[in-house]
Amino acid sequence: MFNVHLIPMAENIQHNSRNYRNIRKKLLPWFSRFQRLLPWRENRNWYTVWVSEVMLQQTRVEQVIPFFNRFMKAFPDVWKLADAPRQNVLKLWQGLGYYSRAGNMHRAAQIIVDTYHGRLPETLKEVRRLPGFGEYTGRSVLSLAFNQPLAVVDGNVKRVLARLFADETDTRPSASNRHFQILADRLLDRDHPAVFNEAMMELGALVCTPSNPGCNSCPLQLHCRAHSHGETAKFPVRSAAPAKRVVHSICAIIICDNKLLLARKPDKGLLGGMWEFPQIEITPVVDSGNRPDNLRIMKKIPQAVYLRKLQYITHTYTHFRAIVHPLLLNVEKEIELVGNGYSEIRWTVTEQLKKYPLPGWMLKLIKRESELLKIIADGNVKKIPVAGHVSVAYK
DNA sequence: AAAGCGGGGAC
DNA sequence: GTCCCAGCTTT
Repeated sequence: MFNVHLIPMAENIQHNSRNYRNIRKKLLPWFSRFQRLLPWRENRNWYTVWVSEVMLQQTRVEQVIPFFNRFMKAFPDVWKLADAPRQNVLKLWQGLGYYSRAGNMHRAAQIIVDTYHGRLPETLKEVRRLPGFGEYTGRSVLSLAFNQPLAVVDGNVKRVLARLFADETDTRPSASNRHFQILADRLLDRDHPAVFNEAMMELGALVCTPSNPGCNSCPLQLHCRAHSHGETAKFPVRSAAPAKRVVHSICAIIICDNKLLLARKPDKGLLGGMWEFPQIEITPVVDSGNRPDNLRIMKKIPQAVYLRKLQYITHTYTHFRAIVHPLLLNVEKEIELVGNGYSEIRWTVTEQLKKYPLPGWMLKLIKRESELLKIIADGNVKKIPVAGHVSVAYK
């Protein structure tokens, strides 16, 4: 006769099945009303789910949308993706970052076509063997595409769970995923796993945001331990990120007639498979004028005539900050540039630059120096104003 | 367990 | 400027 349980008090917000049921009962209607209209939510199948989930790794929804649409138009099914040249896949990924995702997807597509006749294997154990299918992606594709009862744990889910249960586990280490996976497994709505997983992530993206969470419009407000304690700002607990290093490098823009030298980075490692003007790292910078460092690159390309240096480019990566100092060089004949750590060298006219997959700092540089590139394209290298000189006597 | 791996938007 | 995002792979 006393319906005290209809109003969950802080003390009643526990890990128990009644509370879980109440949470699911609030969460799913909220999702059906407030979910966003997203391209990968139309005509859903495992391929569209897969492409979107991979693109969404460490990447916001708004940033992914145009990339997803272009990608699906170019590679509408797994056979088209498997048959495409790697460079085409990388080009579609240009600007999205974490380029190994594109290579892994491409390899996985070929395995799916060659070994599984173009069908995705439908067990977690099997999909986890495919390149790029980690614990999250394996679970999300099987859950969202086939409605399998597999709970997912991403950044959103960890944040929602940490606040919901005032859980003090440090969410930064990847090892914390194991802890939150157990909580998510228990909370999962096994009757509606796909909707539940999407609802948890959507709640984290739209309401239970990292800063200034919208608790007043949250369907789980009455069930949230952090909110009931007035401590939403304290959750999730997250240790500080390590400091970023600063790395200086020189890149050589080598001109031969109306062509430029482009180099392809090895498939593994930073910006794997992408093309750039060849670089050498010069950290630590020797002096403020960079003169000895300019000499270092001139020694590597003794055939080159030094024209001038351009304004540096700064670019921030996940774990370091890069400062690239471009040098403009001129050669009479197309040189080889051997033993440089690159997988391939190609001389290209400036109009063809846009055909190559280029990293962000290259796009910045090309945009800033568009006038210069135009002069080169017209074959007017001699009209480029020369500033400074590095003597070959220093070789 | 820890480190390497992009880019952009919110604050 | 700092933080963090629908994480995976390698060591």
